[in-house]
Amino acid sequence: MSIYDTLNKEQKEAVVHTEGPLLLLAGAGSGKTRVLTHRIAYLIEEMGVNPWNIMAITFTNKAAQEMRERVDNIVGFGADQVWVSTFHSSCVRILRRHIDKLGYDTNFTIYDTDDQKTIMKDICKRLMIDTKQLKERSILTAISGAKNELVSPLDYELSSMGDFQKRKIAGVYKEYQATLKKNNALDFDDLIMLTVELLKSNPEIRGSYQERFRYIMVDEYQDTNTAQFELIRLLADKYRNLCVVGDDDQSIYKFRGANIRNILDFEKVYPEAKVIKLEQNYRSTGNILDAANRVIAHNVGRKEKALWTQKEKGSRVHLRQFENAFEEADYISADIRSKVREGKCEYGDCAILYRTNAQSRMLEERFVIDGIPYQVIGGTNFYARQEIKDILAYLKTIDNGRDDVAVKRILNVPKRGIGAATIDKVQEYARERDISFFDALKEADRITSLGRTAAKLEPFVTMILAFRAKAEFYGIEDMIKDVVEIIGYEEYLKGLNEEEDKTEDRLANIGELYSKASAYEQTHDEISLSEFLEEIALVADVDNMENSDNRIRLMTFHSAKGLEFPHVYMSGMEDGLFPGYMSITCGDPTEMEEERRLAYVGITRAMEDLTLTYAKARMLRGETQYNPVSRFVREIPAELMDNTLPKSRSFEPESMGLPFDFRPKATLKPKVTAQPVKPFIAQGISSLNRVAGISKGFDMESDTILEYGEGDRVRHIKYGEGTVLAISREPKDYKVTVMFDNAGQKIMYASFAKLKRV
DNA sequence: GTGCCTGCTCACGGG
DNA sequence: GAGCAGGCAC
Repeated sequence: MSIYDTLNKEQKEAVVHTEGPLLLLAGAGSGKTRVLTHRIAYLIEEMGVNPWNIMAITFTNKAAQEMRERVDNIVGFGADQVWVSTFHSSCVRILRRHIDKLGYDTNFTIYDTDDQKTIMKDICKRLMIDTKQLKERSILTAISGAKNELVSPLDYELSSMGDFQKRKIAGVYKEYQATLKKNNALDFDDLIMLTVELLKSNPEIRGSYQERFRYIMVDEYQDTNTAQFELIRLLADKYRNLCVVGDDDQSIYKFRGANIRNILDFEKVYPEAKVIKLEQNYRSTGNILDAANRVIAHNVGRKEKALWTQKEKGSRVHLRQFENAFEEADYISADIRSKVREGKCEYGDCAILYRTNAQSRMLEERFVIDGIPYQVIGGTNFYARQEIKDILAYLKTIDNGRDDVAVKRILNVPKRGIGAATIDKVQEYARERDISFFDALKEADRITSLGRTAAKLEPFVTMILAFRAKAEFYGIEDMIKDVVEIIGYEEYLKGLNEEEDKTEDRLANIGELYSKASAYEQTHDEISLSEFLEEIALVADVDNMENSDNRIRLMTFHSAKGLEFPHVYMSGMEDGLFPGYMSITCGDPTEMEEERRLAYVGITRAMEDLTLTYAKARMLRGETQYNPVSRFVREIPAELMDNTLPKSRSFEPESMGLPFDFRPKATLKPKVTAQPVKPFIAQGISSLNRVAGISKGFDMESDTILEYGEGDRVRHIKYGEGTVLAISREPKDYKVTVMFDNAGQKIMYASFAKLKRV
């Protein structure tokens, strides 16, 4: 029996249809990843295709990793030669080799949303744009939109004739792009757009990649934007062996440029395309699948399909109403606990989904109090945290002095008495001479306007140059530790006078960064600072989700796409929250359809058990709102649910006489505030519980044993010798108080203080 | 140049 | 409710 015998008829058909374009419409849970991996195996083993000639593109690193593993498992020899990668990292790989053709340096840096905003502020100031009228954010959205549609600054300008607002944006776009280039930096959208530009303008390079990628597969095709589509089209143009897999019903990324037409019109672009539908769902029980089908049926303009399952009906969809979000969280926590107690499931089998990241907080607080292990996916990306960005800015400066944003970020962090005025003067000098900000700093003594302040800049420059010299022979983890040590970053953080919890969090994050660096070093044969920084820039939140540990997952509906869980809770099912207020009021029916697809994604994550919860009253942006139950809940037929909806629209705002509960806020949340939750919250909501902070080699589970005790003499790399006064066990680390002979008393964390007993 | 206070705006999703 | 720009005192 071959591995292909486990596939159903349609799956098999898709696997063996290797030549020419193929559109695989794969409904939720229909085994598309299996088809893709088996197809790769088939190409290599049955068709004799060189693995080198196969490319598989996904959206997240996690998906790429999973695909890689599964291919490795079923393909014997050569699987590692298959190019399995995300859109963004594929482009980075191509650009690192050829971007010099476009006038950039091959060691370019990648700007995240924060960096973009910094640059944009600067440009608006320079171009005297009134940001009250035209917000930075909306300019960036416009630029991103243009790039996703492959519209260059020049094209944008040409199309803006007669539109005052648009012309303004065109000017900013031009300047923005020039600034990025000057800084040798690319934003996320550039990665795709510039790769397309490169392939279009260089027939030779295009030809070589076309020749290499003879078989191309694209996952989550419904989420591609115009630029990504064009990229794929260019690469596949010669052999046209392009297999795209997607589900138009799961297209939920319009806001970042996804063009649903890419999948709906695939057959127009490739008239010879074969279309195969995968409609058998292997994931969910009957009632859940029915509910999903009934909800999505309210959308028009979709490719008709009907998911079916051989599984039994299973339990009905649970529907629960609550007075407010506290009770909602209460219930979810209690429900999961009782299921676990009864042996129906484990924590790791449960996921709680919500529309907005802010909703996680109440759930987190509940879990902390109840002592339940959980993990939040998403929210603020680990690498976007202030302390991490500070340290990374040092690394970027060491690696690529042309990144002005990074240099300016750290010039006065920790405080060196260098302020905005100085930065402006140096910037002006740099602009006059068309040199980088860092190069201008090097010549600080020649910037006459600076006067005495020039002397403050010199030690900074010297320090960076010294780091650069060390970078030659330092590992990455060592480099980071050295930077943190030399700039006195821990002391700086502690001196910020933030809440203690926050400081601890930040310190723990720094520790986590050490672990990430160390992990990078262990998984790569050749280590380079540039590559480390690049990998970091492309990390998404879901990438860090570990499947193995037994914790409840909390995430947005968006993050949940592609995942599955035996027990799923969809919380906050209220009109105004989900579907969001914007999609209800804006009057664009396609917005509502996108929300509905999101609901469909949510429902189809559930394997055996789905619970929908909603609250009559909910605090939103500091204001209590009374929203009706979500229309998506109403779209599920009553017989599929275990509870009936309220018949009247009794708690919709307009029909409400006196709201049922006008107790003051404080009494609305007695359970949480009345308990001594502080110490729990301190550790529970710390970033260590968030996905980015999954600690490896930095947690107490491994039970580090300190080589010193109270009263012992120890040595610290910077403070010299001292006596240990006290050691206290913290959730994440030991806190050690030491009286140093020369430096006085210090409180430090054992894992980074690296004290040695003497 | 720094730190603190205030008042304002912005509130969806993410590589 | 939170984060940030701007104003003010030191």
